[in-house]
Amino acid sequence: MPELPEVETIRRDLEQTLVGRTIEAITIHRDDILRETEPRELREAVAGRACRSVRRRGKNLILRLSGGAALLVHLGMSGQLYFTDGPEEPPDHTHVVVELSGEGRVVFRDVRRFGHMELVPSGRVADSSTLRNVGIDAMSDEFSADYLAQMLEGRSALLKGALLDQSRLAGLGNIYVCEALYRAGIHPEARCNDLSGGDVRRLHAAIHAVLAEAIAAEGTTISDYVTGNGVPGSFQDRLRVYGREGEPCGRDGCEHTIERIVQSNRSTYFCPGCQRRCRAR
DNA sequence: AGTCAAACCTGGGCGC
DNA sequence: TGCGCCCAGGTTTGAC
Repeated sequence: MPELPEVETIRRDLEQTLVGRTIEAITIHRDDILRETEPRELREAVAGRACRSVRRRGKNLILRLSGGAALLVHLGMSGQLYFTDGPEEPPDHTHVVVELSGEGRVVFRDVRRFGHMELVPSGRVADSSTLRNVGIDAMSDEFSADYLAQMLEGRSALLKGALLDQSRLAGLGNIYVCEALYRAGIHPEARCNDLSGGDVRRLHAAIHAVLAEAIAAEGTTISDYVTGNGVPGSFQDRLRVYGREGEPCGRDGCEHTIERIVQSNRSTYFCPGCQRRCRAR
């Protein structure tokens, strides 16, 4: 599920509900979602600590706590992390509950269990297991058109695969890669070294635009994703190709229909009229 | 070194 | 109703 816009939405919500609050206790229902962290170690490290900040890098959340610890969270495909102050019991597949002093709690729930949490000393966030292979964030100033050009230069790999490689560019997943390629008019079977300088600049602008719009819409809810307040996002209503196989391309003057192909075992959606292969191959 | 398919885990939806 | 198959937003592993 959650790509950069979804994780950023959760970050913003939790920044409002969690920063400055004190953690009373943490309940771990399933400890195999902890990465390089012992349950007891986690319980002892967070109890009585305040949450100082909620940051994000790529699809990862970084919760800094008083006392020099940081809690890293990755939501995998189906993970949820949300604040609630209702009386309800935690739903099925809830793996961790962070109880706040006063009232309220933060629930970590993940049906498919591809997500994980890791506790690290705050000085070792960058070289933690969770973050050490995470590259430039796609919404950071470091992600320039020049960076993208350099990232793609001279490579024969599928462009789509390169854009999904979190160690080079962090934050894009299958949905937003499909959407960005559509907006840039680039065929999903293009290879990295097929792109001209102009293609790279259009692609860079398209990536930035689609991520910004999706953040403004609080992310895309297709099945599991909810915001940091436990409600769905709305960008699913604005997707132009993802999940729209067989529907007409919405661009004025285009008579084509959205197609689905499979690349590296993942679905790719595109408009065969609007998206070009860039260079003869 | 670079590239890419398969595996990890679970649930939902579909056809039979 | 039930079974089997296919599908899913991510990341890692290992084979070529």
